[in-house]
Amino acid sequence: MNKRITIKDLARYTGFSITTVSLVLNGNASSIPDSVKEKIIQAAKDLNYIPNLAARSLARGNSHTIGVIIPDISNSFFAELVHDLQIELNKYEYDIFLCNSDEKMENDIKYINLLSSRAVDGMLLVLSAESMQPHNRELIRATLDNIFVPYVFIDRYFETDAPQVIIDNYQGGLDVGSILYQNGHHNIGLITGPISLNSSWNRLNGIVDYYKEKGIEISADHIFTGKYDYDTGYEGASVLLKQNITAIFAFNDLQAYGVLEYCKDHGIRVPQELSVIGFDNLETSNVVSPKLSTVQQPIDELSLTAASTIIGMIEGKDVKKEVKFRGKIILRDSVRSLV
Amino acid sequence: MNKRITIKDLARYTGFSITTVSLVLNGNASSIPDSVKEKIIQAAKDLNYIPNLAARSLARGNSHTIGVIIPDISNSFFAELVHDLQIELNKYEYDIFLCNSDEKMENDIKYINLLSSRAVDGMLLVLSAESMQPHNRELIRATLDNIFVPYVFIDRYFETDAPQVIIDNYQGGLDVGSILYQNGHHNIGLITGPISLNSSWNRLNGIVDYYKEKGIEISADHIFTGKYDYDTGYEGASVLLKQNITAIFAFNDLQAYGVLEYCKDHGIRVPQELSVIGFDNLETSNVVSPKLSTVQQPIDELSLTAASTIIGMIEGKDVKKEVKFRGKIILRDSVRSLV
DNA sequence: GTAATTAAGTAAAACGCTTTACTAAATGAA
DNA sequence: TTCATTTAGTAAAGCGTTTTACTTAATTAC
Repeated sequence: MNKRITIKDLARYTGFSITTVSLVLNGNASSIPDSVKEKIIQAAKDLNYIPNLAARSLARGNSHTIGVIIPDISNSFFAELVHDLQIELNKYEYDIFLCNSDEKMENDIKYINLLSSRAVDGMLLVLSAESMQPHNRELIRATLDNIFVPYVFIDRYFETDAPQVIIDNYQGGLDVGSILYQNGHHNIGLITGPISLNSSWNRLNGIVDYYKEKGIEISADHIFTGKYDYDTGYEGASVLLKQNITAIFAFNDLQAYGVLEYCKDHGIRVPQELSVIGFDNLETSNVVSPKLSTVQQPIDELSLTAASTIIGMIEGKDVKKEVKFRGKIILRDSVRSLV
Repeated sequence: MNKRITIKDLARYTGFSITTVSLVLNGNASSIPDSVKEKIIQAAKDLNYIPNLAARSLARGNSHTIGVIIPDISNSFFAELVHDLQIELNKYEYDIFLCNSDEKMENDIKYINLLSSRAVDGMLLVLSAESMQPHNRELIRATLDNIFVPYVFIDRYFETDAPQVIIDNYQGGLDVGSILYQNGHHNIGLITGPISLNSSWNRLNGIVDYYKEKGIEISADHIFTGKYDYDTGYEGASVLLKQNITAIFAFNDLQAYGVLEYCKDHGIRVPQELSVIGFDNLETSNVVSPKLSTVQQPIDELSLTAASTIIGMIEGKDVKKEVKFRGKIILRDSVRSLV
């Protein structure tokens, strides 16, 4: 079986030194005549030379790789995010090393260290809900303090000195409030995500504040704390529908699907008897029945900004400490007007 | 700013040699007394030592990393697959380097080389439809011939000497045929995926053969060639519904969603006027309306087998050249019986 | 008491690449 | 002709780790 071709083989084959070969292949060969360059480049092609990136990384002290930690790749919001991030980072000639924490703090820590071990040049972080709980934050911060690599938080806010590229969730809460209120829904139920997540907390405050300003207090028994997944959506519906409400705001689409399902199972017609609005605008939200009204997160803008921010940091530029995007309300069929 | 701690720092700090430190940290320190071991391990903790994996990879000639190439991470089938693969490979202490080809052959080639460059210990491949087209196969094979790393194909068959871990798509076609036929659907339409994909080709042959055996020829104008995406599902429905059919078999769920959408837009009731069956059993197929009947691919078994196969190859064991799994028919509400 | 064995630890090469500082020859300037 | 400059290239150190072969000191065997 053949072995892999190294720069040494190329040197031997062409008769030039290792230095010359390296210089030519990296394009820094100002003092090497074209005839030599051509020979070396041709040889590299002929022998199918593929550089060893570990060696390069060791020699150069960088890896042209960005580590990305997300909570759950099977959640299509994150899948989409990763997809877009890859496209953006590729433009800067960076690759992604992807890690999936499965919403476990233990994995967040493991992967932060792993990425550091792999000498990634930067990290993009969407930490697990667990990691964001007040009593865990210090541990995460300590872990981060030990890695000498720049990082940026995306989508989920985590208080540190590092930059944050996020959605303005408070505004999102206000916006949903405005839609629901103006359609005459004065008694509403909320299915939040984990309250340790800034996104959840801010959406909650947004909508509560909106109603408060209209003179309506949303009481605690109209609020169900979910986990941003299908099952807690279903469960939330079962709990909230014991109250006298005309609409449910699920803090993400997955939970909204759970609500729709509960309604189907119990003969409650949406939107005739209950209006439902979600958050995220997953691709399939256009296909569920009824089509789900929701808030679209500008994943493309998030990705674009996150990519340019981390690259900026790597290149030693000054970057914005916080960039917020406003979600866009998408009205479909799951909310009806009572007025 | 602090620099990263290396094994050298640890040696200086503890007063032992680099060799000793390395030996202790790797657990091969048979001749080192426990007192020394403890000191070194404590020092590593105190100084927060994180090994440089590029250096290790260079020295050891491996990376404990498996490269995974998939066509589209935003397709939830692949997202799920990646998720499960990660869990399985972690059990063997391997990490994943994930690449997303976006269904482009150009990217398949680029990433195969990139992964080789990164000295992954093995690759798991789901190549793009483009790469599988007859006139492109040689190019892919040539690329693969140049990397000295074992690889395994998952989910999409590609003819080489390498092992394949796939779904028995022919059987899947037969199974769907049997369901549809036995429910009295004698005039059916098919929305396939790209015919260059073995999955598509075999599902097609399976169902065609089933009907043929029952004495029914599925004619060409009852077959629409899609691209395994939502849009071609929608388009396929618009074309096929000009024929006199009572059921559509969409070769994946995404396309089935497109069909459902078309029906909604045109007032065609499913399943009363048209039965629809998909393939994949995406998580959301339980939420669309009506709930979609489909064929579940055993992603967990695929992942398990793919992981053990590639690890087996890395360890120099003999592995099975082909493992096929049978999909499981999931009957929900989108198919009705005419008998 | 001496040779053989074991314990405790280390020096140094190697992995493949980059990069700095250098040399030697050729060319140009005066 | 002589010195300065440019051209064409190379030697060698270094990146952080692993690992083999080795040394020295302590212990055991007889």
